[in-house]
Amino acid sequence: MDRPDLGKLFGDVTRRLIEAERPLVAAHALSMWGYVALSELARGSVVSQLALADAMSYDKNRLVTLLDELESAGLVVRQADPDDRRVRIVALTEVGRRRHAAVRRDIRAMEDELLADLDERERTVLMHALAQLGRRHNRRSPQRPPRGR
Amino acid sequence: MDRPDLGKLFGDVTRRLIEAERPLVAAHALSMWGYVALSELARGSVVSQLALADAMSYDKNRLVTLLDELESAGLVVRQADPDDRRVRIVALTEVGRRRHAAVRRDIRAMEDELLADLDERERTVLMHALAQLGRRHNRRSPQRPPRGR
DNA sequence: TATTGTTATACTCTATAACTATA
DNA sequence: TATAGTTATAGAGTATAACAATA
Repeated sequence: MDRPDLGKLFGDVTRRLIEAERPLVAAHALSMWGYVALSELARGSVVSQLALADAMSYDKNRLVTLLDELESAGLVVRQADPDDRRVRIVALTEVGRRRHAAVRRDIRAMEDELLADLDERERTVLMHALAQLGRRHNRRSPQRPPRGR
Repeated sequence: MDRPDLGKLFGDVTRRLIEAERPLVAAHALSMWGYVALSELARGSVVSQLALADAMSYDKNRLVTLLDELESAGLVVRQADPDDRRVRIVALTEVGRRRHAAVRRDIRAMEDELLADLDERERTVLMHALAQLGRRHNRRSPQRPPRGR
């Protein structure tokens, strides 16, 4: 049979999500990438800038400017790692944490509206499938450096 | 509960698909957008350049250059529409049709490997959900011009 | 007056290389 | 010699405006 390319199917949904998120993120004075950075930091596992760049699939060079902006906006702080003074540990400020939570709340509301088109079972399966397909080190796709490095 | 943003979930999968497609498309001497254009044309519903740009969510100005390349590569042809001579009807050549089919075959193989991580039921639900969420004129998202116009 | 396709231009985003300071 | 972070530069990608031909 003749299904459309997965790339098109996923691309269409992703594009739609991004367009829906853009005004919400902007309303909180954040760029898209700024929100992505705050999200990664909010989940807590990230420490150094390099690890953050990797987690975001973002270029480490560009991350410098992005963090400059977030820092001067008082949303994150960079502190030297005492164990290795080359490393800069990035952390959310309290303001940053609240800002992220506020944006996320708005985004979640938008997503819930979108997902209302699916029934409960579909939502569950979708979430599982997404997590599965997005996994990096799948047995079928040997370590490939995520673009933007 | 605390699921990651849909934007991240979908974005991760989409990015992964694109990176997997890139070398396949390049192996057939096509750009990503070139393949997208051929795909839309292959599905047959598109006629004018403007309709093609819309179907691809691509800028009509940039489409000119893209079609120039595809045309000089002998993959598409532009003919004036006799009913409205402002309109240029875009069509695949036989070479273009075969080129698209060849690339699509490779992409399909890659996708099948990827989807092997899911069971049959999950695949079915996923496809349905993707089609549903990607639909443009959902009752909840009033006509918004897709970016790139 | 509006629309299709085109061209020209400015701008933003991204990739590459090279530098510094530490290790 | 290698790595984390930084800076500088060049290139690709994208958006905007304006134009000619046709309606």
